[in-house]
Amino acid sequence: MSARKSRADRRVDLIEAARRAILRHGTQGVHLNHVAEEAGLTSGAVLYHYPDLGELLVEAHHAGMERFYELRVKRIAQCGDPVQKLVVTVRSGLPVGPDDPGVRLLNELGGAAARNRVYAVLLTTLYDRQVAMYQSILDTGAALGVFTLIGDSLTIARNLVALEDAYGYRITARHPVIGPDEAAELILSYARTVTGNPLEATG
Amino acid sequence: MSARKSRADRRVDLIEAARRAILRHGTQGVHLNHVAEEAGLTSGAVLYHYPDLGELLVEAHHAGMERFYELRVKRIAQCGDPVQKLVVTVRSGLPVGPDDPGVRLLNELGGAAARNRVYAVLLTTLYDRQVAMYQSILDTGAALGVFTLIGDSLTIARNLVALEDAYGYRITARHPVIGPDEAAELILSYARTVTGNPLEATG
DNA sequence: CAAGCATTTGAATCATTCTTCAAAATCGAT
DNA sequence: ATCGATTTTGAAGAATGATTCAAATGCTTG
Repeated sequence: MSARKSRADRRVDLIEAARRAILRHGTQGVHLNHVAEEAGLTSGAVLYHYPDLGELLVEAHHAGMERFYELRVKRIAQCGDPVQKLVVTVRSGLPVGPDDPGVRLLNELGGAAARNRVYAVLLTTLYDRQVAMYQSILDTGAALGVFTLIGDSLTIARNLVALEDAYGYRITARHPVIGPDEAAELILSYARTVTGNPLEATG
Repeated sequence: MSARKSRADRRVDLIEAARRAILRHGTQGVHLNHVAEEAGLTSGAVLYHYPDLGELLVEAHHAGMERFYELRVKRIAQCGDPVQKLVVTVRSGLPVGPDDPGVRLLNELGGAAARNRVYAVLLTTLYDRQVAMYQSILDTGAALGVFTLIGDSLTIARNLVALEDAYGYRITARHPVIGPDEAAELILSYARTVTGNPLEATG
């Protein structure tokens, strides 16, 4: 069967397996066997590492969020000017398609957060970090004179992240006309208005 | 125990009970007994009216959506000028608090829509209808000269609904600083910018 | 008010999932 | 190579939920 692994390795495997199982069955609908199956193990083995399935699911969501956020940070870091940063950041917050695993995992939590305090905190924290991310780009651009902000950067940043979130849901729900490109354009239309910058691709 | 009821009455009861059960346990997590308990019946009785729990859940979500939408339409109808209409509409799209049942029910579907075609269609349709609602208000205001739209009304309407959706999630997840008032102000800040109207409360 | 129909119960059955645990397998260290 | 500890299996038992259905209940109509 499956090879033996060290404690740490196996836990990483299981978090990954749980992530896939959640995408298949939903956070509420996942069962121990789903996770075991995804990991290529038996339910007993999963329980050996995570006696409480709930904790594993939380870790899976947590890991998924961190991955999502870190990916965005990395992509921004590769950009030079604030204009490019802003455009790239908008894109990196949207799913690449209806099946994008990163965004789909986040969307799973929308409902659960209203019932589960832990999930609520995770989601809220992610939102706030993304807002700070945008705010930093906006403030830098304003300081350099490339952006002329209409309103304060906090308000704009909050709205930008909100738009991303919402269009993420629309895209994963397969809206017939709003795909990644259209969503990006909708968000950028807002960004253009409030930054006074045409936000053309540079380079 | 519970009095006997006619077929039609009981189905309404069950849809209502299912709605409550969904709020308690999530769309994935609801079980037949949860619904039966909410309805004050046994699982057998529920099954008599709805042999397939899945169908009952769909009807519950559908009914909840219609109620939510119709309430908004009614509130708009009571407003006179487009400015008041816009302000009232923004408010009516947001939860009144973290426990607002209408919005919480909608939020439940976010994750499920990625896996379930029926839920995806329901959500997408609701989104489009809300967009049309806003678009009508914006176009009327523009025609009357009270709004000077920056960009086309479809783009603005899509973004307004998107913002509502996203802040609905934040509020139900109990964001520590973004409550109904703050969310309304964030959305209105966008609306002010793109309509060129201060959107002060009239009357 | 009795007959007939629709509704509901309650209990039995079946299926699924969770949990436990002894035995087996695997690995690392000596 | 062998020992000892860790990991995994597989099977058994407990718990929960879905499903079925005969019997009971309560309307409604004639």
